[in-house]
Amino acid sequence: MNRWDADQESVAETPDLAALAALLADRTRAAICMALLDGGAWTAGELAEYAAVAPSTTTEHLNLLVSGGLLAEERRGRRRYVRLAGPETAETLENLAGLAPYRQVPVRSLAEANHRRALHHARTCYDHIAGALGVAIAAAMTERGLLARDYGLVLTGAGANWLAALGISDAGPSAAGRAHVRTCLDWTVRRQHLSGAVGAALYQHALEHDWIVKAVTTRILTVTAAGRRAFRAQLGLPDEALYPSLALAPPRPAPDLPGGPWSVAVLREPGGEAAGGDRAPAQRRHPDQ
Amino acid sequence: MNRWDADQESVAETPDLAALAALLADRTRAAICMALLDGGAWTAGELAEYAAVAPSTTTEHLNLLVSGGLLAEERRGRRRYVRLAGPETAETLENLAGLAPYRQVPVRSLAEANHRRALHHARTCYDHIAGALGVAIAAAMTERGLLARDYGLVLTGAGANWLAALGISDAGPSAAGRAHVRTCLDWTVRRQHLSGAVGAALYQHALEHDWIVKAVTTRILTVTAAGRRAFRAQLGLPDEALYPSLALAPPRPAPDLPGGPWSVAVLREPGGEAAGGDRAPAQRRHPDQ
DNA sequence: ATAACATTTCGGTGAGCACCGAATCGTCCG
DNA sequence: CGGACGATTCGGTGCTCACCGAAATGTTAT
Repeated sequence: MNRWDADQESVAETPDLAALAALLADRTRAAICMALLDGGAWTAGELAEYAAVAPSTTTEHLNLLVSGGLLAEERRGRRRYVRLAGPETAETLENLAGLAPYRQVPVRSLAEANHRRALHHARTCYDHIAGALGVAIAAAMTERGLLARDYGLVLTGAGANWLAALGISDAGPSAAGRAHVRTCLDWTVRRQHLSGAVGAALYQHALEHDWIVKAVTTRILTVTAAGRRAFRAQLGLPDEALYPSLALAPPRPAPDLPGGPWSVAVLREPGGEAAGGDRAPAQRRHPDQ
Repeated sequence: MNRWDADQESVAETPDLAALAALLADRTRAAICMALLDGGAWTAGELAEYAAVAPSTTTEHLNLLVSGGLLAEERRGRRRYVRLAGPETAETLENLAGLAPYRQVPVRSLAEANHRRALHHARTCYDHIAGALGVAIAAAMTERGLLARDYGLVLTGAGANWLAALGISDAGPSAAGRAHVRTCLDWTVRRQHLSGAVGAALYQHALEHDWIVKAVTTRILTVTAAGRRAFRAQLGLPDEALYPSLALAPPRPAPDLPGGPWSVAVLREPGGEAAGGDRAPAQRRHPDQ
């Protein structure tokens, strides 16, 4: 009856956390994954340019990420499209980014500063809304009793009605009548925003009704005039959440994270920022992680 | 009005995902973190022995992990105690482990095989129940309408009532804003088990009512006779979930993970398992991750 | 067919880092 | 006080791996 047998292959399987983490431990690969958080499929060439590394280098990274299961690929003609493997992957990545320490990156141009500000204001996180707008939505819904903090963030009856009134009914089959609310720790504001099925449905609704518009090449969301009216009327969002220019949101070191203040902690001292600069790499176009 | 000013420190902050991942990308550090998932505080020496590396090496690893914010430390006399920084950290670690590929580890003794089987059956995961028992609990609660399945799991009204009937009411408000129902992807069974505040409360309840007993030195949980009665009566758990010997649970490569089958994918071919063996390291006592 | 293009393969190089042992520092105990 | 003990610092070593460029492969366009 005892299943342990000297003759048997005496091996067991254990999750190789280090191997998975190693995939993300490289700055270039991490940047690729963060880029793919927009939920879209990118070609190898686009990612090479984005990360500012040679195409051959990108190939190697993509091979690792795909065979490691973080990315899914689709070959079409001479192109290689990659995207995140699935929602779980995206969620774990955002959570991880929420736990990560901050890194200082230089801002080289006004355009880049604007880009960054827009990202902080409103962006997609795979299939839902993140950034100051996303956080404000979650906060407003909680304040108005549409979400209850009682047993975690759950949709209340009022919340279900509110969704139905908006025409969002498909967000909650779930025989038990409870809805699918999940939260993401936002990496810009370090506060919760809405994800899960409700988050995704809300995002779709907002897109379809032109409350927001998604930029083609980036994750940036822009709130339209109609969107401002809708968000004010429906949720009473303040102007700070509706205009990018008002949401300066200086990313504080770490306000109230239970994990302990992140001790601005540069993990390793630059050592010599000037040293090793003999082979100056092409400047990264988008120095966000 | 425009806040961008050439005179200004033109830097921005961005989460350094790669730096965080790098902390976990080393096998020894990953092993340390997995060990700390038992929720307790370990001394540096204990971890050194566990991971089978020199004390000096352990010191370096702990320095990195602490300054990276994953671990919290407490110095007492000549001892250095470390533990995970918080529940978020533990949760993210377990989620990550659930996404990770499998790695084959040799099993060298009958004792180790038994240890491993017990871990697969029931163990703590920081502050809640994991392993086959944890998965069975989540499954049974879902089947009985106490949890609704969707983007993860959510507590239903019936579920809230059921908890209240058990006398678990304090799982409530959550000052920390921690989602009350959260799921972990179990790394032994690759299926969801219950975490979050509800998972923690359930674990406490089970401990206090002697449904389960925690081993002193390991994460292993043992179900008592009273526990078997209770789990059968309350949730109709099958014997497979209640007796370790019945839960052989051969860890399948990856049954139904949306992320795509993990392609048993040894990320890097061993290359030469015999090669490089000139400096045979001390055998690890606990070869799990 | 030929040309332009997207990606891949391959060899080589340099930097980063996990590891150890020996010496040191500080704390606890007899 | 002196010895045992836990942890740390430091120098040195070897392996791993991210990177590039040049050449090759395969696909689409002219």
